[in-house]
Amino acid sequence: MHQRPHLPGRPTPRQATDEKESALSSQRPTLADVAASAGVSVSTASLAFSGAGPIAAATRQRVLDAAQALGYAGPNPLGRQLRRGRSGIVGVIVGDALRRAFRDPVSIQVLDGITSTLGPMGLGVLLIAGPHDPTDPPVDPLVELAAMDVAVMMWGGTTDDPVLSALRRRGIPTVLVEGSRHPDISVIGIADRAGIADVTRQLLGLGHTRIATVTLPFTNDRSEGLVDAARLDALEWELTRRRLDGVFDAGVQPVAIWETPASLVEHGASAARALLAGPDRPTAVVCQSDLLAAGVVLGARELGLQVPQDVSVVGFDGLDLPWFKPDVLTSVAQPLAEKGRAVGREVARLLEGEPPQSLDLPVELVWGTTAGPAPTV
Amino acid sequence: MHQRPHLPGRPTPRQATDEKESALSSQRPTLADVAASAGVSVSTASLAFSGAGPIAAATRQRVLDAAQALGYAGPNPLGRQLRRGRSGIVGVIVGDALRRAFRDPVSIQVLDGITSTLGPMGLGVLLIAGPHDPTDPPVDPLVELAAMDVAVMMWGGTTDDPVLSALRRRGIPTVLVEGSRHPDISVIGIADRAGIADVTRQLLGLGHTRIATVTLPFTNDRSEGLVDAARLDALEWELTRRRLDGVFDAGVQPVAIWETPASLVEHGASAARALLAGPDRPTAVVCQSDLLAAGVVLGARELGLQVPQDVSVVGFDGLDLPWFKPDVLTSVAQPLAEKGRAVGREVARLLEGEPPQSLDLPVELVWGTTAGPAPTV
DNA sequence: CGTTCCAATCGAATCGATTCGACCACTCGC
DNA sequence: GCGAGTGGTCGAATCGATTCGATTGGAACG
Repeated sequence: MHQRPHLPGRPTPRQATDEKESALSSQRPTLADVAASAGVSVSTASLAFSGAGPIAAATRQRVLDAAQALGYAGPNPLGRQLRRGRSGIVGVIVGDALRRAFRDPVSIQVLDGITSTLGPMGLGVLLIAGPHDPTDPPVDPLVELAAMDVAVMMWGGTTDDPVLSALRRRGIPTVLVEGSRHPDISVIGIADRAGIADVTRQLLGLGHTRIATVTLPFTNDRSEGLVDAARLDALEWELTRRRLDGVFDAGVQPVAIWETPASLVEHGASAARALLAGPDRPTAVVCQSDLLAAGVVLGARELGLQVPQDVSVVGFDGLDLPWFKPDVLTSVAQPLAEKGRAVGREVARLLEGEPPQSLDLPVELVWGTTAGPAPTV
Repeated sequence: MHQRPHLPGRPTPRQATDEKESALSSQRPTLADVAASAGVSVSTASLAFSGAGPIAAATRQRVLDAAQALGYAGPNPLGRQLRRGRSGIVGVIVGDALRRAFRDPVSIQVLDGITSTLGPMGLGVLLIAGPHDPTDPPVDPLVELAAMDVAVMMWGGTTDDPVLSALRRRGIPTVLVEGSRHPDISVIGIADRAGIADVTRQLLGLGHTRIATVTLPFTNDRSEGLVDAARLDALEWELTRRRLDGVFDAGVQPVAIWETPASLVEHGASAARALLAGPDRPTAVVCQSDLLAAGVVLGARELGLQVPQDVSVVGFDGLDLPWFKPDVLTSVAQPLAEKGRAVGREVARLLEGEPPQSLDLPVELVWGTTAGPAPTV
C-alpha cells in the first residue's frame, strides 16, 4: 500500500532542503516557490492571491506572473483550511443508499435548494449515505472522519440516532430536515401534521367514512404490510408518526394502516392491491407521500377501479409528476426548494456562531383530480 | 464579517502560550492536549489513534482514556489532510443544476455506484453542479477552489470544456463519464453507438422505413425542436453525436431529428406531439434515452395512437420505470451501477498514481412491448 | 556478564498556507 | 525641516496533525 510509482500526494519526505529549491521541482509548486521566483516574501505572495491587505499593483502582478510561469494554480486549499480552521464543507447525510434516496424527487429538490444556497457562500456539499444495508456499520465512516463544518441530516431519523450522536461527539453543528424537535439542534420542518389533518377533514366533508392510510417506513428495518397495534407501538420515525397523527387529529380512525418500506410508486401500487381488493374496501386513501399516492392510483386502476369515482386518493408533497398527466394528484404541497434554502440559511447561521434555530414552513392544499365525493353505496 | 460572537473556527489568535495549556481550554482539544494529559509525547498519542507503528496496549489505552476525558473526538481531519497531502475527497461534477440532473435516474444510479465504491476506500464525494444557468459563471467556484484528489465529470461535455481545463490547470486527475476519448484522461463509456445501430437495424428488419429520432441536447443552450443541417453542424455534445451516429450507422436517414433540452419525460411528450401529428408520420422513433422514449409513448397515446401498433418507440438506458408498467420499453440497456463502480475503480487507480485508462462497457438490447412490426399502410 | 536486538517512545521537521505585528520609506502638513 | 501618518513589505508564529530517525530500556543470547 506504500510503494507506488509516483503519487500525486506526498512523495519522498527527503526534500533537498539545502539544494536549490527549484532544482528538483517536479513537485507541485507552493506559495513559497512562487514568492521566491517573484522575489517577494511568502506573506506578500499570499496577499497577492487573497487580496486581504494592501499590496502594490505591480508587486501583485509580478507574483501572479511568477505563478503563471511556474504553473501554480492558486493556494493549496488544504493549507488554507488548516490555517482557517474551516473546511468549507457541509456534510449532507441522506437517509438511504443514494439510488433509493434520490428516486424520491423530494430529496432532490431539497438538496438542490441546499446547494444553491450554499454555493454562493463558498461552501461545498459532501454527500454521505445514511444507514441502509443492515450489514453496513450503522454510521458511515465519513460521518466520523470527514472534515465538515456543519452537517445536515436529510431525514429526521430517530431521537437516539447513532449518526446524530456521532456528530454530536465530534462537536459538529447539525441541521435536521424534518426531524423531531430537539433542544439544541436546528430542525427545519413543515406543518405536515396540520396539513394532513386538513386534507383528511376535507375527505370527511365529502362523505368518506372508510378511510385507509398508507405510510412511510416506521423504522429502518423496511418492512411492508398492514400495521397492527404492536407495530404501531414500534413506530420510530418521527416523520411517519407526525403524518399519521394528522389523520388521527381529524378524528379519523383508519380502517387500515399500511406501512411501506420506502416512498416509491411500486410500494403504493402494492398497498393498493392489498387494501382495495376486498369487498369492504375503503373509499379514500390518505398517503404520506405523492409517490405512494400515485402508486395507489395506478394500483387501483389495475384493479379496475376508477379514481376518484370509486376511491379517492390524496398524497403529500405536491410533486409535479409529468407521467401522471393529465391527472393531478390531490395533495398537501410543501415548499421543497424553499425548505432547502431554509436549510442553507440555517447552516450559514450556525457557521456564524449563532445558536440553533428551528423553523416550520407552511404547507398548502392542492385539490387535484384524484379525490372527490364518497361513492354512494 | 469578522466580529461574530464565538465561531467554531479559529478564535482569537492570541493564545496563552506561556499559560497552562489546559487553563483556558474552552477551545477544542488537540492531539497535543491529549498527549499532555496522558503524559506521553504527541507522536505516541498519534500512534495510539492511527495504529501506524508499535505501541504498548497500556499506553494506547491511557491515551484513549485521556482523549475520552477531554472530549477529544479523534484527530482533526484538516491536520491529517495537510500532512498527507490528500483530502480524501472526490469532486463529482454533474452536468446541470442538481434538481435537473437528478431527475434522470441515470445520473443517480451512476452516482450511487460511484459512492458505494469510493466509500469503502475512505473517500467522500463532493457534489458540484455543472454549468446550467447562463448567468452563472461558466465554472463553479468549487471547481477552482475546493480540495479534491480526483474529479469526476458526470457528463462528457465538450472537448474544450472550461471545467475540464480548470481541473487540468489545477493538476487534478479527472475521470470523464461518457466523454469523448481524450488522450491523457480516463473515460468510462459504453458501447452506445453500436447499441443504437443494433436496435435501429432491428427496426429496419421489422419493415420500418420512416424512422425519426429524438435526441439529447446538442449544446448547453438547451434548445428544443427540429434539427436542420446548420444545427446538426453545431452539435457539441459528444454523447448526443455518438448516439445519433448509431442511427446513421444502421444506414438510416431519419425523416426527422428532434432535439430536446433535457432527458425528461415531458420533452419526449412534446417531441411526440410535434413528430407524430402529421399524416406522414414516422412509424418508428429512436430515442436517446428511456425518459424521452417514455414521453414519446405517452405523447403518442395522447394523440390517439397505439404503441407499438401505430408507432414503435425504442429508448436507451434500460431503466426500470414503475409507473410505466405493465408496458416495458424496448431499449438498449446500459449497466448503470457497473458504470459507477468502474468510475470508482478508475478513481482508485488514479490515486495510486497509475496512468489514466479508458473503458467501454457493453450494452444489451432489451426487447419490450413498445416496438413491433411496421404498420401495413 | 557483555552484546545484540527489538519494542516502545520521543523530538523535531514538515505539510502549505494565513495573519499579526514590526519595520521601512515616503509623503504630507504645518 | 521635522513628526505623524500610511501604504507596502517582510519575518515569524501558527493551525493540527504525521512520520522519520534517534534514543532508551530490557530481554534474549552466547
